[in-house]
Amino acid sequence: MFSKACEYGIKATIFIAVNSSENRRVSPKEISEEIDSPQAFTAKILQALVRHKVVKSVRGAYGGFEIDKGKIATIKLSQIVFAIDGDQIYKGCGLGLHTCNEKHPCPVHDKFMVVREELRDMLENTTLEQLALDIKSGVAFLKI
Amino acid sequence: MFSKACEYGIKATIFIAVNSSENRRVSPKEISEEIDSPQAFTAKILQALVRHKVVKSVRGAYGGFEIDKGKIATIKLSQIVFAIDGDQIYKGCGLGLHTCNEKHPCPVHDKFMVVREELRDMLENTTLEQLALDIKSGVAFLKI
DNA sequence: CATAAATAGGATAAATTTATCCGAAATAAG
DNA sequence: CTTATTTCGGATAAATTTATCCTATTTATG
Ligand code: FES
Ligand code: FES
Repeated sequence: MFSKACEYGIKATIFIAVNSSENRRVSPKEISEEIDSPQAFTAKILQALVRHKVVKSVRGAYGGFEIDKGKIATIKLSQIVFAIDGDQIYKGCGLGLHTCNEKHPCPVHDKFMVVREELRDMLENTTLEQLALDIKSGVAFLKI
Repeated sequence: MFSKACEYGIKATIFIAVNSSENRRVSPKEISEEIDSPQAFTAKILQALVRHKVVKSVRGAYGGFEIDKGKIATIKLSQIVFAIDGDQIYKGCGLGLHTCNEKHPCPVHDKFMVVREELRDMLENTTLEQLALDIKSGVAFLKI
């Protein structure tokens, strides 16, 4: 469904949120250990998230990645996915036609739209805060 | 969402169904032209569909691909997807945890399950016949 | 200012997916 | 039986995604 890069990006962002809520910056090393992902690759994905202003990076000694506490409740899962995988997952045709078009639909268009809208709805109505809370309370996990 | 191979496989199967319903066998060349896909790659995907008994192949002169007329109404979209992409799309964790597990869920598990079930439901309740009819009646298209 | 610690980013490699090529095997028809 | 036609399947190549490595740049601190 999502690319590996996107999976890592989502988990990394959640982990950063959990730590930022407790005023701790985290490094790519710490992140990749906690979410069980390749470190250098994860660092690259974090760069993309920084460029898209989903997370903030602080360079130099005592630096690391963080998210403004106040922003955690406003960041939606959709923003993370969009920063990494783009919007093809919402907008693309399920059978790969050049564009998904009501007027020139592929055979699965109507049925596919329902699923895609459900996904879009889910991504746009899930906040980083909700996800981070489940990690903090120990009801959800980021690895294994 | 689906791999290229799966997209080609679905469109190819629909095209074969349309033609089989009119007692015509079709070749990979004809198929790839009608669904706008690379010929040799499409042929490989057709082999997989034959192995999984979704379509039938007839070798030699006047051969080609076909689907038993009576079977067209019984083949579900899920069978095609499963033959090519496997069941990861139903069963895999949305964030790439080793297994999707109610007892050890990732942070998006509950919400992701809803979308995934919607997709499974869609794939298992869409028959090849429905898809082929939309092509025959000209309300849906296999390319562009 | 010097130093150590940390992210940024370019170059490169490995793995996977997508795509091509070609000879082998099968089959209908003459 | 021979020939033409057609799928099968292995080998290979190209493209994309995933992953690693190394140097440059930034920044806090002494
Ligand atoms: S045209 Fe294929 S999903 Fe809309
Ligand atoms: S554990 Fe991640 S989707 Fe179920």
